[in-house]
Amino acid sequence: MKKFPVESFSLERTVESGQMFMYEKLDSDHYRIFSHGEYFEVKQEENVLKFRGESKEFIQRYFNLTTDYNTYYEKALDELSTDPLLKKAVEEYKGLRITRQEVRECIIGFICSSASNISKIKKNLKLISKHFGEKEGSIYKFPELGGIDCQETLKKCKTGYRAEYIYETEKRLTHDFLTRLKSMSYKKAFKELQKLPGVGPKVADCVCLFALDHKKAFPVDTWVKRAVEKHYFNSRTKSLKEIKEFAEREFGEYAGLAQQFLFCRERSE
DNA sequence: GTCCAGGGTCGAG
DNA sequence: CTCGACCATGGA
Repeated sequence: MKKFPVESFSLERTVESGQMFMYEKLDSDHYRIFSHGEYFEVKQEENVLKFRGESKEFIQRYFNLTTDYNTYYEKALDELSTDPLLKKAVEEYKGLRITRQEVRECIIGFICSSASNISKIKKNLKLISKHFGEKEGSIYKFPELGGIDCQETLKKCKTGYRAEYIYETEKRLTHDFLTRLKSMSYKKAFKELQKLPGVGPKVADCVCLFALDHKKAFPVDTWVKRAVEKHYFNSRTKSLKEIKEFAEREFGEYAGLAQQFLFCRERSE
């Protein structure tokens, strides 16, 4: 395996943080990750990341390990640590990064995520790859654009009521639409994504954060909602709008990262 | 059996 | 705009 040095990065914390679903654990700190219809292997040994199957540049981009992002990350952790709760979360999950996933795969993954759980989402995506994807040895790759073309087969992937959403969304995901999406501002992309069936504010924010590099995106799921209400609003119920406004105020351009730390911490309680 | 999980849609008020 | 019923599935 080839290798390169990494700083302030934990492969395990990042992969298993609930932001990505297409991976297999091969060993401790050793994963096979599916992205862009392909797959690669990564293994962390302290401050060294070993890899094979994709280029160093690809992997640095996927895990946001570029020098520019390293600077942003260190600064973000400093800033966020002025908040007592985030300070604890950062200490507990240091090295947790925001990934940069392929847009379509991210959309479909998070459509599967509605009212589900991580192990089931992983299972859904694995089944989708098995039924629609290309086989390479014993490994099934994620289907290419337009490849998910049968609603009945989607139900065999245990996606339930989400089968129709995935099927209809896939039809609208053209190469042109995906390209335009990448050039939009956060607000525009957030709105545009919600026109897709099965995509509401939470899924749209996940795609903005985990695929489109919009650092201000603040996905609010049951865990994050619970965490924010408990720690910042004395356990009083708040609307989605109020929670997002709070995040913008409190965390600003680091909101996305803050959200991921909050999510992981709350879920481990 | 009941409740909940990285929610969204639809209709009613 | 906010609220609740409903959606399919699996694990606790």
